[in-house]
Amino acid sequence: MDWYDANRRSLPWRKTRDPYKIWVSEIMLQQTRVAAVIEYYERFLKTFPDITALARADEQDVLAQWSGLGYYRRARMLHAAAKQLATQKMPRSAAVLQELPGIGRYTAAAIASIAFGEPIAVVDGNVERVLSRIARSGSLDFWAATQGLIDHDRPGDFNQAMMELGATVCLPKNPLCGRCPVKQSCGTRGEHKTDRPPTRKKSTIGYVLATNRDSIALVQRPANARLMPGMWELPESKRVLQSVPLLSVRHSITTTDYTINVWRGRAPKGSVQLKVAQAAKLPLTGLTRKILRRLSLLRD
DNA sequence: GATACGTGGAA
DNA sequence: TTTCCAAGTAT
Repeated sequence: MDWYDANRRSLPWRKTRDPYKIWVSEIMLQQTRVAAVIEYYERFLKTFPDITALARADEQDVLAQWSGLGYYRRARMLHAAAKQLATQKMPRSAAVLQELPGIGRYTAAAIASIAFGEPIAVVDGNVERVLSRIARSGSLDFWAATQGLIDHDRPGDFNQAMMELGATVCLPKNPLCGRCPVKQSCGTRGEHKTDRPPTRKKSTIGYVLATNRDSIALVQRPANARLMPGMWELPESKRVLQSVPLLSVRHSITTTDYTINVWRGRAPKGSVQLKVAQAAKLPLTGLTRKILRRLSLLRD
């Protein structure tokens, strides 16, 4: 705790104890880097400052705020949970929080401890790595272990301290053991073996850029699409339209590394012609946002 | 218990 | 250029 008090990073969600804001931060931080979250966090809360504002928003507008952050199911579930809570108060215990969509064991414990002071420990990737190294054990009940260590006076800070240690010192690859406050207790001095992530498939796809003055043709992904349902993107092109693409970019989406060629062409059937300024307000996929940015059709 | 879900940036 | 992710959850 002393180490945390002296070394904690200043982060936007550490300036508040508003349960809603803590909740939003925890959802955004799931499998997502702090650096990527900060900007989205600030903008999201400006647009949806409280649960009521989020609950009455259209899903498309919620997704638009999330556009580019990834794992869009998180935004849908956050929105769904906000609607559920519109008529009741925010649950104050991890057990009840976990009943809400998008809130699992980790997030429930994080919100309950940080916002409400419940003495319940979290286990995330950081905590697992820290405990694994200290214990030099592959078979450890992380939840029981960290629950046994928790600071009952400051459970939220304790949880954040464990994660902060993993995120800034007990790094996956080159841990900074010299800076570690518990190196005397550590059984491994930072050794750690991780499973190699599965090799990703490679695929090449084409998109059509059909612009007309200040408008552009986009399509909305089907509501039942497995990947990014309801989000907007450029129309796909089934074949090569010119000898050289207007733009070629690489982009990875979960399990596939894509090479994307963008061809200038006519708006296909089923596409919608939209002013670029309007398109910018839609929930575009990250890839589409990237392409339009590269082509200077969007700012950022 | 696997697997799918997105993305941009560091190494 | 390629690898490896990052404060998990739902199915």
